[in-house]
Amino acid sequence: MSAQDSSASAPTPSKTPSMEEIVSLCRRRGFIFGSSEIYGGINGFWDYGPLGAELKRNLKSAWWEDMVLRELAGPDGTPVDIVGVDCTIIMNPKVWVASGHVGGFNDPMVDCRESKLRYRADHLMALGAVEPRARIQVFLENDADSLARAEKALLKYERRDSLDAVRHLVRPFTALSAEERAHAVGPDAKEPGTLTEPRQFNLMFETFVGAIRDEDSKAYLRPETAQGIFANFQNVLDSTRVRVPFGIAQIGKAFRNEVTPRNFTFRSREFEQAEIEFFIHPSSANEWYAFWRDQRYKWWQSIGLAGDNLTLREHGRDELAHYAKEGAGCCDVEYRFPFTAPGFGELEGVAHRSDYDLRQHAEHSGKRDKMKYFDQERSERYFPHVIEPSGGMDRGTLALLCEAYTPDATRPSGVFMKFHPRMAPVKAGIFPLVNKDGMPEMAEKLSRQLRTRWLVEFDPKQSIGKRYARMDEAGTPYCFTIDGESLKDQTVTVRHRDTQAQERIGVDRVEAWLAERLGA
RNA sequence: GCGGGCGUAGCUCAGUGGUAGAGCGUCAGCCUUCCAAGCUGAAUGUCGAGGGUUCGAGCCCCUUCGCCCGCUCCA
Repeated sequence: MSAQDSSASAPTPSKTPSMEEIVSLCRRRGFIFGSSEIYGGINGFWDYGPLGAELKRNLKSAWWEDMVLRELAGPDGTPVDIVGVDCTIIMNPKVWVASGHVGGFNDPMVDCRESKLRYRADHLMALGAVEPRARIQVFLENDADSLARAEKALLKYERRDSLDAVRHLVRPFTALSAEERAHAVGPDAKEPGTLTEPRQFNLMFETFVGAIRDEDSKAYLRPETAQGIFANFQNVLDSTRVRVPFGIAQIGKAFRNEVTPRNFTFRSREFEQAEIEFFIHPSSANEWYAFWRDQRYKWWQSIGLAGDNLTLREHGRDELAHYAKEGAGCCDVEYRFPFTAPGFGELEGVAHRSDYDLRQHAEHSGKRDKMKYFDQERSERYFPHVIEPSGGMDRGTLALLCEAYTPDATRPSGVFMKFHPRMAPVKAGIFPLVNKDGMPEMAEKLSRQLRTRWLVEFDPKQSIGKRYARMDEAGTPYCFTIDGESLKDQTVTVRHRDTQAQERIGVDRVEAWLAERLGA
């Protein structure tokens, strides 16, 4: 790449962009619209416009190319084997029983009428005697302060010497009867009986398969793409020549009936995941976990999230999912969005899922040990463990938009979108400097040539400055302009988005010049 | 669900009871041999919806819908 492409030479942003400005540009330029807007919209659903659709497509294509198609060197240098699948959104509902989503992917919530706070019912513990009308203090699990407050409060209602006896009378809040709840005092309340009964918030969307709408026909929209991969584990083994260690990749929509969608497309109810389930021998979990953690972090950097706004965070033991408690670990690749700053929001999780899912499906499907993998080299039959890098493509797209948004008071548009060239929706603008004297004809010819490979924009109208400004807001990295000289010597000027600098190259070199910079 | 905020042009917003506006964008024409996003002109609104008060409502009242923020959840 030439010096003009270097981000180091770009002007310093004049201020920190707000999310409102980014949302506004997304709408104005056609990156992202609210879904069903003409009917007032629908909370938690978003549409991609012409530029947004290209941006997201570039992100997904890059992922598929880099993970599935291109050679990737594993921890020991040998190529990593990954194949793709594309599974349905609606599956046999038993899948979600096996995965634990029907039983566990819903969180009963408890509201406190006094403190106005909301708690997850399964995070609340009750302290107090199992006696009718006994005072019960509710506290937060694994929270020493909350427990201490509960004990102190309970002392006022119990004889001092009985606290020791009461102390181990700790029960989950969900075990309390309605009558007991009436005597329970919330973690941040003073009056008893202000906690509501636990209410279910099932995060899975339900639907009905077939014309009859009854319990037997109930099905779910998948809350994660992973289960389609696990359910096809044997099919892939039987129909391809992959052997452990190998991965199965999938990009697809997933649905979660979030309690509160928030922050633009960050928490949407319908979203797209790019997941790899990478199957390994249990003894190599640490090595592969570290490999994928580092690999995925580097990948996000490679598509333009290279600065301080990207970080890698290892999870603490206490925040691990049920299936990952005993594993090699779990971490998130996180991005500092304007709405999370100075904190970060998750783009991708890399988790050691152990053999949890395969075991669950072996059990629930009745396939049992037949689902085990036979390892020729080891002469061993086992359930492979899984390392799962699972990224959000909508979140990734949003991160690309936030990272690209660069205010620049010195240029007419006032802002430009500094996308990595590989991600940029429009790769090049092709302009006749003036819309006459043979220039439009030459520009159009060049445009036709480039269009066979990339999305480029031919624009002969209005002043050249206006056209550059428009391309700045679309994030188009290069503009080729045909001027009077072009007709004489067959050269064109290249205008670089990030620096506004220009250089001159032969028109016959443009395609190769672009290919080199777009990595394609 | 609870609490708070907000709904006026594609975007950002002004308009506190008396004929719906501005800037930007979009489009057309002009100009233009590299930042001219300059010049001229044009299109664009059931003022979220319904009801009420009033001679008169974008503005006041009620209802409703939607969006945003917080609690909770999460790729």
